[in-house]
Amino acid sequence: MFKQEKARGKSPETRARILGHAIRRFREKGFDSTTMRDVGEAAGVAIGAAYYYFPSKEAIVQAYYEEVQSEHGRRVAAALSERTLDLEERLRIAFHTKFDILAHDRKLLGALFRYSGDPSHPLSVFGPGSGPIRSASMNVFAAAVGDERLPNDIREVLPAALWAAHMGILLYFIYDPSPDQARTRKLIDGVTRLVVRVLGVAKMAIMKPLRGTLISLLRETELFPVRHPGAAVLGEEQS
Amino acid sequence: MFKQEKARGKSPETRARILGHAIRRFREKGFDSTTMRDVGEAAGVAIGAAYYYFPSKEAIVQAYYEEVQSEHGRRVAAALSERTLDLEERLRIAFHTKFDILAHDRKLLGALFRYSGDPSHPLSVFGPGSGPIRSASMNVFAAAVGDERLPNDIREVLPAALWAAHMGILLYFIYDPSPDQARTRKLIDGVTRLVVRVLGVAKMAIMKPLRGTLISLLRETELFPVRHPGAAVLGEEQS
DNA sequence: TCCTCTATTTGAATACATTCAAAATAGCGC
DNA sequence: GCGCTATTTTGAATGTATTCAAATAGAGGA
Repeated sequence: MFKQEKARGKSPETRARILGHAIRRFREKGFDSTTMRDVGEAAGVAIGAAYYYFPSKEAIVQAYYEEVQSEHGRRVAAALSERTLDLEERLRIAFHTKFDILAHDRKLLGALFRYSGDPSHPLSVFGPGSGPIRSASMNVFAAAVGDERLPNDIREVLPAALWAAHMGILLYFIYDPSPDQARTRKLIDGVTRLVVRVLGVAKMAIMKPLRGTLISLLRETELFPVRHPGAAVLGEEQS
Repeated sequence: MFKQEKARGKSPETRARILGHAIRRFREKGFDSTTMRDVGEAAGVAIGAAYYYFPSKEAIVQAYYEEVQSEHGRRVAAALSERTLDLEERLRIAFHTKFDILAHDRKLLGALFRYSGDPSHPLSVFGPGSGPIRSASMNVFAAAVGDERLPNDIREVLPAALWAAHMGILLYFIYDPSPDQARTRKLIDGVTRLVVRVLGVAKMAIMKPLRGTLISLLRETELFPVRHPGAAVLGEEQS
C-alpha cells in the first residue's frame, strides 16, 4: 500500500538475529569499537549479510530506535487507557516511559545523531528520511495531550513542540553523567510542570497576540508541524 | 598560561595553508567527497602533515568554525560600538552577523554536528571539548544583551539561552532549502521579536514565581550556564 | 527429478581515515 | 661550519566500513 522500501521481503528472522546480536555487541563494547565483522560473527553470518539487511552500521541503531519508538507507543497507550489522569500526569508518562525504555542504552543513542547535520542523509534525525518515525513520535505526544481543552492554535503545535522538547531531553540524557540519569528524570518533571504552567498562562486571552506572533512565525518558517494524524503509531506490524 | 594543548608551536603558515585549501575543497566537493589525500595535495603536503596539524578531518571544520566565531565576536563588537541600539536591534545584529559569515557554508557545517551525540568526543558540540568556543559564543550574546535593565535571574541565563537558540537556528539554517536561506532570516527576526516580547512579559512581577521555577530547574539539572565572563571572545590571538 | 528464477549469503576487493616509524629540516650553541 | 636536539614532513602500513560479483539455497513448475 505505502511505498515503504523498508519493509522488503527478506528473512525477518535473520534480520532480527543480526539486529539483536548487533545491539548486544554495541551495548557491551560500544558502537565504534564494534566492527561489522564482529556483528556478522555474533549473528553467525557473513559481513555481506549484515549489509543485505541494513544499509549501514548506523542503520542498525536506527532500526533499534524504531523498535523503541513502537514500544513507546504501546506503553503510553496502555498507561493512558488505564485510568483518567490530568495533563501533567499524562505528559510525565509520555516522557518517562520513553526513558524507561532507553534507560540502559545511552551509549547507543549517540549513533542516532551522527547525521543530524546532514539533511540529505537518510538517517538524519531531522531530515525527510526520518519523517515516519518523527510523525509516530509526535502522535504519541498528541495522544498524551488527548482532548485537553486548549485553544486550537496551541493544540495544533503542541505535539511537535513536545516532540522537540523530548529530543532536547534525549540529548540531555545522553550527556547526563548522574547515577541512573536521575537528573534527566528531574528535568522531565521540571519540564512538564513548566509546560503545563506556561500553557495555563498562554491560554489566557491577553496572550492571544503573542501566540499569534509565534504561530505565524512557525508558518512562515515552515516549522509548522507536518503531522500525519492518521498514521499508525509505528509498530503495529500485523499482516 | 592556560594549558590549551591546541595552540602548540608548529608552523602557523602551513597550518593556515592546509586549513584554507581544505575548506575550499570541502566547499567545492563537499566534506565527505573530499579525501584527506585531496586536502594534502591541494595544500602541497603529505597526508601525514595534515594530521600533524589537525587531529581529524572534522577538526579542520572545527578550526574553521573557530575562525568564524572570532570573526563573529569582532563584527558584533564593532556594530554595537557604532551607535546606540535597542535590545531587539542588538539581538538581530548578533544573530544576523553570524549567518552573514556562514552564508555560503551550509554544507560544511554538517560536519560540526557529527559527534553531537558523543559526549566524550573532543569535537562534540555540547561536550567539554567545545567549552571554550561555547563560552566565547555566549559572551558575544552577553555583549549584545549589554546592560539592558533585566531581573538578575534572567540576565544570568539569557546569554546561554540565546546561545541555545542560535544553535537551533544554525540547525534550521543547515536544513533551510529556501533561496539564500531567506527563511532563516525570517526565523531570526521572528525569534528576536518573540524573545524581546517574552522578556517583556517575563519581567513582570507576577511572573516571578514562574521564573523561579525555571531557574531552579536549570540549577538542579546543571543546565545553569557555566560561563567564563573573563574569557576572551576567542580570536584576539596576538603575541 | 530436473530446471528456472528469485532471494539470500558469501568473502574478497575497494576506498578511505588514521597511525607511525623514519627521514628531512631548522634552530642553536659553539 | 659542526654537531645536537626538537620540529616538521613523509608515505607506507593498518584497520574498518562498504561494495559487489559470484555462489548457494529455495520455491514452483514441468
